[in-house]
Amino acid sequence: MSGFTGTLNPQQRQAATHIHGPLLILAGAGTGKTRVVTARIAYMINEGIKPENILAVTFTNKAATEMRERVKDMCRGDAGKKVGVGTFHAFCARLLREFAPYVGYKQNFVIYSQGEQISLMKRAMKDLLIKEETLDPQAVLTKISKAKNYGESLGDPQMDLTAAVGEKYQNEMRALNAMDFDDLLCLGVQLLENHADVRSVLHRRHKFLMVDEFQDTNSLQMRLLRALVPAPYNVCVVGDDDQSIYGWRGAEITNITEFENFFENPTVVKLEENYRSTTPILHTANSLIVNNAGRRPKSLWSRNAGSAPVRIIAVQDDKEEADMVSKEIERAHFADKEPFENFAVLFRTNDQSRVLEQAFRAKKIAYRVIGARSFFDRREVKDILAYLTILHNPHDDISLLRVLNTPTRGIGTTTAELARERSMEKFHSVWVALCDEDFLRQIPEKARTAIRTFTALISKYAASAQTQGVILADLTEHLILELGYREYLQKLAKKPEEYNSWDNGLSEFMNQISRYQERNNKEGLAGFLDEVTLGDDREEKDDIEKKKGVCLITMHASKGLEFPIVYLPGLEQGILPHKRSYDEGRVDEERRLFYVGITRARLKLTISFVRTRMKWGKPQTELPSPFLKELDRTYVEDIDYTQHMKEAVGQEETTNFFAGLKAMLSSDQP
DNA sequence: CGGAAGGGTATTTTT
DNA sequence: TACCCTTCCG
Repeated sequence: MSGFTGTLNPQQRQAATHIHGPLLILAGAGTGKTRVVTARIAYMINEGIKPENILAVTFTNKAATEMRERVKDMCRGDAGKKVGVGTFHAFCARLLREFAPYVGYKQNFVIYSQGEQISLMKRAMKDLLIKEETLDPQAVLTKISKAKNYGESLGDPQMDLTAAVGEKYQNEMRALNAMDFDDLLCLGVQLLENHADVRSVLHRRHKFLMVDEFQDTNSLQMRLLRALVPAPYNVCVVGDDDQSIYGWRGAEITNITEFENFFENPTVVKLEENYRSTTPILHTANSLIVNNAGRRPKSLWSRNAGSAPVRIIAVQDDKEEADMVSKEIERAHFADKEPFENFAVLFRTNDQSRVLEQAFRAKKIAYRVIGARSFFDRREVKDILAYLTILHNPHDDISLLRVLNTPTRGIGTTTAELARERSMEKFHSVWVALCDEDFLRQIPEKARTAIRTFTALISKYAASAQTQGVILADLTEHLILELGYREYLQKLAKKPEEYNSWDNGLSEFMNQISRYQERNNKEGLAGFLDEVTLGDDREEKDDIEKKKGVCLITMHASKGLEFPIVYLPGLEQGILPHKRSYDEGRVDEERRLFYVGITRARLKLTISFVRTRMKWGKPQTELPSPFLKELDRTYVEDIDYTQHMKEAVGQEETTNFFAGLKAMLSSDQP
């Protein structure tokens, strides 16, 4: 038995050494899932399987990054690097870059993230003379996404407004040579299901497949998997139905509960020994999750009896809650030398982090906010990214219109509107209109000159972006200089520090490009853009680990992570379970989310709820989450913080009094 | 055409 | 509260 499987328990070892035929690993929270998966890969390589023939797919970037790191560490030499690891979306993006023409796209397609989708949707609605008050663009996008993920139709465009907009949106996307996240999966499935030749190429390439976080896969991803894995189905999936928290994105829990319907006669291995948490934490988690109907019964157990009870703390308002958390962390850090990175605060909605951040800043507690992909939402980054996108595909109207007058160069809305109209009449992109002499003749001279300068600039940089061995960071820096983009920002900034933050954003962006190109200069600009929009920033994980400090993270994003000391603030009705989950019949999923939160904690867990919470600047009365009643109290301590503080203060005053008395007495006695 | 100012509206979670 | 979008004025 080789080293990497020697330390596994019998179930883990069975899972790690079963290579041929379908395998389902039911891995409860903290049962060493990642260890098993990486050990399995190492074992396979050791058995003589070529690492490049192994493909591991996950649902989130975090899981992909984690796996990539662990596999790299576990395998000898650079064998680990050759294992294919990525999210379903990233995998499809790569696949489609290779075979785009098969599904009617050009190879230089762009991937639209949410912001761009909304822009396009708004535009499509405007063109159809639909007012935003009539139809919410985001709601339409959600419906389209559902339809794509469930493989349903939107209905008759003649009859249904949403269907009509949806059709328009989809046509526009094709015309722009753009795909959204769902298209990546849809077209990936289409490509594989309809083209035997592509399929056989892939079957030869990926002989062994693994899917992590299988409980989060949807029906499209399942179809993809089925097309990707021929008999005798060398596929291994790992998951836990109790941790399925992406139902709102179409995740099909039946993929895991009815696995045998998709791949016959699978070997099923259950991992039930928890290596992460203490008994109080596990017991409390178990008492919550049993309230869900239709789950696969599981009994997680731990050898670690632990000492600290689970605390449920009632506080007055969100400010006091943040105070409580930050004070405790401060004390534990300075008194008990507990490093900041041992703490995590997990919340339901991103905006809960604001109060916490303020409290941490005030107390000079180092913290890191994870998951909020704010960086690429920053204006300066979005602008430059739009420029780079245009260099890659000038027919991407959305990006083009974004930069057309940024920095301001005398091409105002009127001119832009004319170009758009022209492009619609002629059924081509705005870029073509801008290059069309016939069109330019109709434009006032000033704007015409401005357009000519713009198109010349873009063409020039597009050409150099295509040249072999181009340094993308240098190219971008030149572009920024020639645009006078920094000067533009300077003028735009209301305060000097605003400009500084933008300038920092630009520098950080340059770093990202450089780092990308250091590890990958094969795929050039297209590869960089893909990584950025798919959030597949491989350096990110390193950054997170290097960065010290308390971890602030959503419960969703916390899946797969663990921390010695965990806080779960905001356990209130309407937050967890979220208000909308009631309407959508997703309360079970909210319970699983809470379960995921609880099981992140290794040693200490503190849950809290407030009586009033600020919402949109107004205080709102809150009720404790009904989930709190479900928790078994054997290992739970209920605390009223306000009461608790009064007592603590009283105690402190007494001690101070005696200390002062003592001091007085001692100073009196020489 | 460009900038400023004010009103209105929104917050689930991720790829 | 915070940002986005519209509107209004130079």
